[in-house]
Amino acid sequence: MPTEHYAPRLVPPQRLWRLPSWLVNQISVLAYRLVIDAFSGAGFRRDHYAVLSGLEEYGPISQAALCRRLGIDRSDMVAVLNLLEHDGHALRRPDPTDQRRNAISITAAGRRTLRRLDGLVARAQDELLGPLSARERRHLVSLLQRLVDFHVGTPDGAGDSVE
Amino acid sequence: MPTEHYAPRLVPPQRLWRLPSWLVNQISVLAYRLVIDAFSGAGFRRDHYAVLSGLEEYGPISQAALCRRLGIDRSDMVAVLNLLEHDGHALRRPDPTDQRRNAISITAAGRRTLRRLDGLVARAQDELLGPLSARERRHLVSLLQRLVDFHVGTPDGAGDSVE
DNA sequence: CAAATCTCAGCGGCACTGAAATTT
DNA sequence: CAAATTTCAGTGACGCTGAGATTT
Repeated sequence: MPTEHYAPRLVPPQRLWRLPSWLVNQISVLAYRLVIDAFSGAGFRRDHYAVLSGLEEYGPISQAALCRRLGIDRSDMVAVLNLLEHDGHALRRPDPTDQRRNAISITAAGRRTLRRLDGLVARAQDELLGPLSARERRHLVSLLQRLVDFHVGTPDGAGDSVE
Repeated sequence: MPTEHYAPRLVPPQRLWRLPSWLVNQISVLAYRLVIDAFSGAGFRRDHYAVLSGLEEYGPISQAALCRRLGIDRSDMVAVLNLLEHDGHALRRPDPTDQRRNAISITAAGRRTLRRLDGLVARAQDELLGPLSARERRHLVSLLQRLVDFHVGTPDGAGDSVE
């Protein structure tokens, strides 16, 4: 027999409520759910979108270079590209200038898919940022960018023809 | 034969760089690494810290209520409490007023551990927020809190003696 | 009976490690 | 030879689902 019939407003512990890492993780899970839901109908995942984005922007590029730019592990990249290649969204060819590398490129079908996913992503962002004004959204994005920029830093110099 | 010997500044794709959900996820991973590293030496995980925080703040409480406040799944909570109970950091007793529930409470050892973890967490936050001023940190936290608050909303009324 | 609670088994996405094979 | 690239096998934390047993 509940003693509270009115919405009790479930408050998280003060310790966590003040904790940037906890807050960021909560939002990350929320964003994860929104984007996953948006993509699931189309049969894609977040890494697929990230990789297609990278391929369109950078043109032919090696897997390792893509990994560095996207912050995706080399091992996961293999699996993602297997799928994208199998579905005809990406192309994997040996790099003529360096036999160790693959030259990955996006296909026309990949570009079409990317555009479709763009719309789904945009709607998810809007849901995520719900209560924030346009100005606050810009501010938030800018703060997050500074943090990412600071931490990613300059991991390594590794540039080449397919870089 | 690399053509760039100077730090190339690895830029993520514009699409992702402007995307709040992507940025948040990147920071979340950074925070994850920092906190995991901080805790690993002590043999704890993030949920352990969250649960101990909740137990100290709310006193004896049921598992389901704790789950609601912390945003942890009921299934994971079982496993975490098994560990905490085994290590003497938490106590699991049947709730006399409702036989379905467990009344979970923190022990003296749990409080000591919590204090120790507080210090580790604080250092990790500082590393995470590195480049931001105190004012910017407050602003960021406030924006994140608004988002969490908005999305968690008021999931359910479920209050009782152990709530 | 419906609803809530606790527990267990299991799944899928995700970040990551280690090692092998090849090439530079 | 050291270093980089691709690939594969496997690990662990994490968020979540479904179902069963019990109690309200």
